[in-house]
Amino acid sequence: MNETLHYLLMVNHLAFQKALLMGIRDTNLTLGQPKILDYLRDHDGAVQKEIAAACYIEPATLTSILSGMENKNLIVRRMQGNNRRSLYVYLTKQGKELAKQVESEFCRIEEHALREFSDEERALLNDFLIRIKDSFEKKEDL
Amino acid sequence: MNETLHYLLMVNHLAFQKALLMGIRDTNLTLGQPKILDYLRDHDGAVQKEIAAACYIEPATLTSILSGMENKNLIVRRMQGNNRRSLYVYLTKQGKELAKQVESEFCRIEEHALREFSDEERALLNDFLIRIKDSFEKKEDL
DNA sequence: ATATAATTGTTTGAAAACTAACTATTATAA
DNA sequence: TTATAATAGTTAGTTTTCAAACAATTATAT
Repeated sequence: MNETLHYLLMVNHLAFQKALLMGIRDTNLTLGQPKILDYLRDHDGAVQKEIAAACYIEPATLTSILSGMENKNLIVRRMQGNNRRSLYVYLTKQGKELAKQVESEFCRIEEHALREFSDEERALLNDFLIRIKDSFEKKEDL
Repeated sequence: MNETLHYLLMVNHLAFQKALLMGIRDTNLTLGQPKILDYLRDHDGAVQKEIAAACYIEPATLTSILSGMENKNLIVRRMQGNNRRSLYVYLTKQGKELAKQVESEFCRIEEHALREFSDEERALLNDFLIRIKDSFEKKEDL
């Protein structure tokens, strides 16, 4: 059981997340916020539905995380164009600064985790993880 | 960002977990319970501290999950021997049945996720993930 | 032997996560 | 055109999660 795929994925994901939260404790970001910042850094102006899907959380969960972030002035939600159903989410100046800090911490931890991997091994690992991800996405028989 | 290690670990972990919950919906198990059952299946009689560490959750979190499981008669907590500080956790008969069901669902999903991996690739993937896990555990510089 | 430390689990209060039910908007079909 | 579907986000209620503070027990040190 300590060597099953699901266990190793869980352990590594949670260890990664824990390390991140340690590394950005000074920012006062709460549990759910860093991943949103990280996503918005590359997708500023995304719609909530898209953010929720990319971060693998439910829209209802995102609603509450974004409310917290809006109160801290990290993001703004705007209606836009003739679409009065979707809300477009933008980083504020403060949000962008924190997003940068989060990213650099993500990089630092990632480098630490992979420091003994060769370039070839890194590429292979990446390929493996993407193949697993793909297998979950086409879920005919799942 | 869609190909960083942390993102791929997160995505795969959450996709795995989501697939599991789909597969065992009929059991009425809540979010936090399957992993505890899965652990106890191999470690019946474990102490709470040990369970929390293995499942990568805080003792306080475990307290609340176990209370729910105790109410459903899936586990019992017992003091034992001359140690009046620790609580030993045992699966009930019902708990054991559900644990079995959870395990077989875990296996099914795992096989699905890895169905296009050769034996050699599986071994390599396992090795990679264990090395990453180890790198988090020795956190001199982290 | 007594005081101090460390260990184990719980409580409290907050954020995050889910599902199900809801409102409002937009698209499709009859 | 009007009725029905689907879409986007929110609310309500429960569980999960964490951190910090707590009680009880056990170990260590003086």
